Amino acid sequence: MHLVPADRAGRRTIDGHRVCDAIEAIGDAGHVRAWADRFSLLADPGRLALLLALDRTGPLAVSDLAVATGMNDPAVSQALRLLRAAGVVEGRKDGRVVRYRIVDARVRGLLGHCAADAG
Amino acid sequence: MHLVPADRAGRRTIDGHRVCDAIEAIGDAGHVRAWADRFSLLADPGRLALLLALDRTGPLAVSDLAVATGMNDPAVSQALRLLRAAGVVEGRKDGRVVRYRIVDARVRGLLGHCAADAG
DNA sequence: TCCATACCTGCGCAGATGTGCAGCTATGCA
DNA sequence: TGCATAGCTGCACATCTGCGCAGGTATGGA
Repeated sequence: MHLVPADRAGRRTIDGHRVCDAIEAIGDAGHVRAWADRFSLLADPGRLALLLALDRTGPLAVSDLAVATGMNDPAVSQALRLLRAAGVVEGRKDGRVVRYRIVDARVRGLLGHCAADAG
Repeated sequence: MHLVPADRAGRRTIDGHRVCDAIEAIGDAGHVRAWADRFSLLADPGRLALLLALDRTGPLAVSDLAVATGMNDPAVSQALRLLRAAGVVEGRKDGRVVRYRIVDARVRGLLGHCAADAG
């Protein structure tokens, strides 16, 4: 298997066959970047707190999220905008209240790891 | 249950009872921060590629990781230093070669989500 | 009509972070 | 002893990102 791209084929390797295994394990670069972006969304304590609250409590209004997390309204709004743009959460308008919920199954799976570790 | 801290108790809420549920779901602030830091380590495409390679291929030398990921040696070394400081990977010296492997079970669990999604 | 509330946006700043380059140390082999 | 290789480190740079403040829009009630 010649999995090593041409631009790196000339380099020395220690365990040549393992390099091919590693390249196969890494997979498509776009796939890696997509997951890195996903992790990046969870890498902020504020956003992570918001998502943990939404994951276990269900649809929540922006003001309530602000009180629950101790953040101020603009910070929550900003965080939710990012998450909404990434397709992680979705907001439903009900009068002048907007309630958010998580719509991304993969993110929900990751949040499960945190919650399970809480004990 | 009066789970709302005193400094936020005066704020208006939309669904008061849900705020308490949310606070309970979020849990300890240190716990949230710890997980955010963990996610932060996986939020870089370079580090994520390294970890995916190590997770499925086993102990790998720095040079081989550099070839497999397309990064240059200092970048790989820097990334591994971060991961080692966080207790995620561990390096074993064998002659002048250092082979790294993953030693953090929680990170390994998260990597499983990426790998499972690869198909 | 007027006002309070719920949410959103833009701007500016401080802090953190990834990157490339040059150079250093240590190991193994001839 | 001399040299090439494996790996590590320090510095300087550009970039990004979260945060707070001020202000804007829209909904609902008096």
